[in-house]
Amino acid sequence: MISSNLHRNTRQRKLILEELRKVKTHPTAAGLYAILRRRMPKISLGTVYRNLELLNQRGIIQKLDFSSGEARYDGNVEDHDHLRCVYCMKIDDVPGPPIAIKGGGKEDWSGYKVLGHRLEFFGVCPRCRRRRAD
Amino acid sequence: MISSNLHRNTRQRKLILEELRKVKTHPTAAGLYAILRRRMPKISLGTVYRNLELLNQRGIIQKLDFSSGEARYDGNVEDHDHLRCVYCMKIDDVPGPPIAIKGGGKEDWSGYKVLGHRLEFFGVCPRCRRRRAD
DNA sequence: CTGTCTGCAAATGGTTTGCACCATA
DNA sequence: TATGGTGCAAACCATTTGCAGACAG
Repeated sequence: MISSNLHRNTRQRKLILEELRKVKTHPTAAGLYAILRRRMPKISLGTVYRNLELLNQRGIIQKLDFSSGEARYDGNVEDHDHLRCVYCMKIDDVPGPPIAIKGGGKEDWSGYKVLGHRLEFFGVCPRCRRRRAD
Repeated sequence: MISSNLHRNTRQRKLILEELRKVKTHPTAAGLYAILRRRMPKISLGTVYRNLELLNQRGIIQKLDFSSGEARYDGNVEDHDHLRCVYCMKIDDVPGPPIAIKGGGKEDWSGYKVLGHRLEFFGVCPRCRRRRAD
């Protein structure tokens, strides 16, 4: 469902949100584009980027842009942490509730007004562990 | 000091490490390049990138590549957290010891072998707070 | 000497943008 | 029917890379 504060509810925008919510793979813009073209062959990559950006700014989806390379997008906006495989770059959700970071009771932030944090775990996914027999 | 496991100790490499350790601003590659050119006008940006990558891989410096945009580099490899200003993109160190993330006693990592994590705080720096009078 | 490194410039690749047409509200 | 959105392609910009000559060990 798209909230009413979106100016227009285009076919493209609805489809982008629908497909992003359907997958659990935290796709890149290009990856989602490939999926979308199966149902709407003429959709453009520019439109995908424009809508992902807009949906992200409205808090309807989540852009995962830590670490370099391609940004990834998550249709699940609930607070949860991510695990990235350092070999295949796959991103999975950390199961269970998010790790609480309350600043550890820290008072001194050098005058910053702290708005939030980003936490990402990295490691080796099951598939890459098996393949590398480590 | 450059450790001996570096294949060659070029003037460029020594200068890059020296200047990066001198500044406390977590510069981008282009920012560091501008500083370096004051002392070595013919140094190339490609050389800066190549050396920053090499020094990072050997753990001699730290590449801060969370969040999109330009990567930033830190000559201080001690474990410490960072604070990013969402307005001016400046990065500062979080004063004091790093926030401990032990996984919160979590056992279930979906089969991942967890190697580490990255934690970044974001907020508004003193200068931007003043300028925006928030 | 010799194999690594440099400067230069061109290539790369993800993302953004200008524009004319389209379609939603 | 007014405007925001779309498709297309070109532009952008941080980073990488190929190459011929330079230089550290």
